[in-house]
Amino acid sequence: MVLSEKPGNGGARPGGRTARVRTSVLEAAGDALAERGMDGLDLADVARRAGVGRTTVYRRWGSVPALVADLLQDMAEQSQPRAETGSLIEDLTANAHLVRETLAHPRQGPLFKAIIAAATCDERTARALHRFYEVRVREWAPCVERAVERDELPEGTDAHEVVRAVSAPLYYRLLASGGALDEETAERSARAAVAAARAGVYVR
Amino acid sequence: MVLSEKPGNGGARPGGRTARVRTSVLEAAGDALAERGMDGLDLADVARRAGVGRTTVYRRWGSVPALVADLLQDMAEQSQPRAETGSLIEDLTANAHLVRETLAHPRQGPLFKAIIAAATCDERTARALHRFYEVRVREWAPCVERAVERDELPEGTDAHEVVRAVSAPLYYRLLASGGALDEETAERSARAAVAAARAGVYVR
DNA sequence: CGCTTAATGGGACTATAATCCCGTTAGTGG
DNA sequence: CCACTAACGGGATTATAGTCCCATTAAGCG
Repeated sequence: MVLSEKPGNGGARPGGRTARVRTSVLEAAGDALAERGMDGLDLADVARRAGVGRTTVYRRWGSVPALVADLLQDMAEQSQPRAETGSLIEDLTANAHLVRETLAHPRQGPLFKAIIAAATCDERTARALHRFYEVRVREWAPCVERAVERDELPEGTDAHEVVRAVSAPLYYRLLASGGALDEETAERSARAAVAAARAGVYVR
Repeated sequence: MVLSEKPGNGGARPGGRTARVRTSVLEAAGDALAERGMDGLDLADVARRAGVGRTTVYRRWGSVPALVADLLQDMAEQSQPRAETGSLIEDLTANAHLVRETLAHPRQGPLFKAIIAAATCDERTARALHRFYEVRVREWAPCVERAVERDELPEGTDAHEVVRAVSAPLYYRLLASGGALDEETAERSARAAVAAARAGVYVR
């Protein structure tokens, strides 16, 4: 995790400017991805938005997927708030609304689309994406585990799979079938996940 | 209508060669997309594979998303077999297995990924994709409608939404969270859809 | 506060994708 | 079977993405 050791072996310089460049480039990349999508992304344009030389972007990231992978790692690090109301359906509904708001957001939605598109083109980006969702799922799994402890759900229920089941219908709409990402859809996906979990579908 | 004016739309020649070119180009495009993904797609390469001049591909389709949109229309036309066993869970499990086999297929899986990536970049391609799934969903909806008639599911159940619920977890794995697209996953998504539908989640 | 050098930035340079031009091929209708 | 022309194919041309070179800037350190 540590970027560099003591300046005895390599002499890396992660401080000041380098970090500032990374921040502004990732932000500019997010903006550009949200606006133009992943195929319309020009690294020279990203550099211009970030107020940085083209050469720098090409040297440090080299390709669109590599840049997206770094962006994802950055996004995974900023953690999201999690609900914990004591009721499974309320917790999962809160999660569904959070996901829905993100995907329906004028900047975040297109950004996620672009990132997922980039992940289909590049294995490293795909792995970064999978890690991102693993982090998010892990944050919400305790809601389900508590419900198992309260005997709301059968013993042995796969908490991660239940959390994923809440997101799946929303992403399916966003990427495949189309249709509105409204609040009713969010609530329905939460209720569906709970109904299936109660029926023991996610028992390992 | 005046017959002697323009034959067809304006002297168009949809016969023989033109149709042959379209077929071979779409097939080559499918191959190339499955192999290299949507960003690695070079129209010149597609032309070479199809045994067709580059100029032809650029003239008739012009861009990658336009080509993908045409490919999708072609795919939507070739209808898939549908199960009808008389049992909802068996029908939806058959559907889930069909979807799973497609997405896990060494050619079809990457092809679908690439198509969905292309749809995130281009509005027309996205609409073609939505139509594609609408056609597929419409084919399977009767299974659910029968189940409603048999009182297996509550009155007013949205058949289309139930069918979509079967696919959603599989696509979510393919595109977002990662993980194996195995038969257990397919069966679980079918059972989850049935459990949620029985609970009245998809009642309009 | 200077010294060393990692990291940056601008511009020239190269590679590849997309377009244009024009002669050739082959559906279509008579 | 022939004439007409839509549609095609190859090569030249142009546009754009990506790389390289080298002078300049500033982080890390004594």
